[in-house]
Amino acid sequence: MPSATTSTSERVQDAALRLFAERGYHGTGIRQLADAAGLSSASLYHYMGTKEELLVAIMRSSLTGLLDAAEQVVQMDDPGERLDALVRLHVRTHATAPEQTRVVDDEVNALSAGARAEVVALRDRYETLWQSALDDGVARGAFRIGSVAVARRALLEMCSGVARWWTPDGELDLDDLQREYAGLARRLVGAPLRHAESW
Amino acid sequence: MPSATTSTSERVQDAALRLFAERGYHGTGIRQLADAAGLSSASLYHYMGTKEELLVAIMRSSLTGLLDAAEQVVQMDDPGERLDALVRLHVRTHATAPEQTRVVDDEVNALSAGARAEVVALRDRYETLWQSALDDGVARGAFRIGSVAVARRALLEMCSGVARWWTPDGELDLDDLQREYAGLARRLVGAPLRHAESW
Amino acid sequence: MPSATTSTSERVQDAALRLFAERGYHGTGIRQLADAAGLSSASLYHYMGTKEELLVAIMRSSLTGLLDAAEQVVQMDDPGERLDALVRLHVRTHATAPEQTRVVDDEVNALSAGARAEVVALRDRYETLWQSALDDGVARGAFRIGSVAVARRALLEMCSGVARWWTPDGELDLDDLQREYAGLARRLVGAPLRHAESW
Amino acid sequence: MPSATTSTSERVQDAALRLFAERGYHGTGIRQLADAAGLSSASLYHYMGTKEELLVAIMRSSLTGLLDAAEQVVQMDDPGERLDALVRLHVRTHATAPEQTRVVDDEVNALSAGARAEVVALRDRYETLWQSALDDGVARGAFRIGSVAVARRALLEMCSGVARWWTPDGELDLDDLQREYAGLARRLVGAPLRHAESW
DNA sequence: AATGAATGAGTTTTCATTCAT
DNA sequence: AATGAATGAAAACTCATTCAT
Repeated sequence: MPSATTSTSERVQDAALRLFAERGYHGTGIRQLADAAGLSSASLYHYMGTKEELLVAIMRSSLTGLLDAAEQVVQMDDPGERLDALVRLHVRTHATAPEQTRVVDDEVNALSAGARAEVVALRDRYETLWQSALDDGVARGAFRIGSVAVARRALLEMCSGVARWWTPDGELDLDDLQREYAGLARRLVGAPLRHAESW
Repeated sequence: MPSATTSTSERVQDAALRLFAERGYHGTGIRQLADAAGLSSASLYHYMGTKEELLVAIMRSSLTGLLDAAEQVVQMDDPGERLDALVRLHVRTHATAPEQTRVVDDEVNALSAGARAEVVALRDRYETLWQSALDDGVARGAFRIGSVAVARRALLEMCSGVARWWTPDGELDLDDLQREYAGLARRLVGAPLRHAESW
Repeated sequence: MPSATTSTSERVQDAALRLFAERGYHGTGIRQLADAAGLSSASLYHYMGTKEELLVAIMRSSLTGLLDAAEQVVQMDDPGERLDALVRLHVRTHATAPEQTRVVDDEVNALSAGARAEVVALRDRYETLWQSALDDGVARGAFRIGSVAVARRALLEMCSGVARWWTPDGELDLDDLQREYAGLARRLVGAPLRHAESW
Repeated sequence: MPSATTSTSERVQDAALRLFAERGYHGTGIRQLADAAGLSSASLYHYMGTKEELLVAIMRSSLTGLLDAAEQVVQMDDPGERLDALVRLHVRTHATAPEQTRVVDDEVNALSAGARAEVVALRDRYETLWQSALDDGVARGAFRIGSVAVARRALLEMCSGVARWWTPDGELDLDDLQREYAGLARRLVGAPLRHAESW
């Protein structure tokens, strides 16, 4: 009898998350999924639809979580502080949930057309929040940026990278990490550095 | 009879490159490879070892090419110009050979342990060149950087992203693109902007 | 709570009948059966034995119903009227219960040996009634038939076909249909046509 | 090394024919097919597309063969002789190729929509030949029929039945069989019996 | 009476690879 | 150099059935 605090379907989701992140969607078999969840491969199908639906569920929950948080953060009025908050959110999310974010970032084209459309739509909404934040900062003279589209992509790629290397055991703790990237971002957009951070 | 200027094994490599980039290593079958190369799947094995060796070959050639070029560039004495050249090389490579670089970046953990070690070693040598360039710039007072390790990763991720979106038909041509990223990089490391590029 | 006039096990039989007729025994899954009956697949097993027993039950009830009715009809003394009644019964049954008859006709070799023996025995008893009716008609000079065995098979196949096309909404109503086939049967056995039906 | 006179793909077709006729399409597994063809289930796929395509190929070849032959036969001018020839063709085909005809007759709704459309179209063309032959016979006073549509169905069902029981080892040889059914058919359509066949 | 959970064995189909020719 | 033939193992998924609750 499984633990009362972890439902079987959570275990399935967790196993899928871990394996998809580690070996990729196509590199992960149903049998491996079943093993990792402690089930037979037939039993797996009590807790999921298809393998692809499992992937979509992971992506959707990850993206909607990030999107919701970003929509809060974006309410801030000051362009510099707004960007700062976006960067910290993005970095924090990628540092603390690297498996989710890696799956979202790496497996989009494992999806079939219909599912891909949904996921890409979510991702686009998120990126639009960044684009607007940058546009607004430029319009209000807070940022000096050559190409906003390039800067947006550069910022996002740069911040997403933490999912590929950061661990809580390393030299930088989560606060350091966020502070560091916030500083890089301010430089990237040509914003004045904040008081105590002159390096 | 195939063209005299394109050997069959080049056609195989090209097909693999295209397909691995598009659908991933695990998402690409031997028969698709054979179709794309215009061969039967059995004939394919005259021009390659295993599917994995094909992947390794692609990665090795891509990485050694970049590494060789970087080793030239790194000879430059001036830290700012040296970084500038590294960025331009990296961006140019990712823009003009996006399939190679995407395969290298995305498929490393499709490799078995032995092959992975080789590829990771090459990648590490390349990243070490960047690390040294940044360290030297800091030591000589040309750059002001919080964490060099973070900056190195941020720079590389940011520049690699180009392979995911740039096309020659877009708003920025290759020169614009390199200039743009060079500017972003200088800001990131806290180096003075070059003469004509004040934004 | 289900209707008081339709028991759950009747609903199961009905669902099975419909699905077996539509998609065949092997083409129908237990879960489809359960869905159609409004039950879970586990609950299904409160109302049936195995899937095969369900099929046998359908076949048995269909065949015994037909057999009982035929045994009544066969009491008639006049060979022509007897055949007429047999044809009408067979046609009426196949027209009004096409699902039952199609399952009986089509799924016999989905059965395992034991079950098949039982069903085939019932079918043979039914066909023997026809055979006797024809033999008697020939013996008494009412019918003129080359091979009685061939005629029996021809008659039965011809009449059974009704289950594959007749609907109450078509050009012929049930009376027309029975009259039509009765006429064909009389011709087939070389019996004189009845008074008002000369065509 | 297989026989020089029977190709492997013929063996596959033969095995499929036999098994589909015996146990039905859904009742026949790929493994059984492979066993019967003397191949591994993977090797099977060198000689066929999907299991369904195998079924369609069987149906198509059977139906087009019958249709071609019928189109010849239908050229005859005399309605009685024409019907006679159609009946003999149909009976002969069902007697000598009972597996093909049973598969065609019984497995149509195992097909997916697209394939079914093709097969049904062929079958409809064949039945239209019969319908025309009957219509013409009625129009020219050679046949006296209540409902031509009913008679057509009755005739076809009756003749198709031979695929379910006739064997060359029984009481009737192939000539007897054709003669017998031709006689039944003439009676069915109210055509005068031919000279030597008064029964 | 009813069902979620579970599964071993099955389904059709594809996998990467080998080998005789 | 090229390929048809072949396959064991695996892919994702469904099967009919059981059982504890």
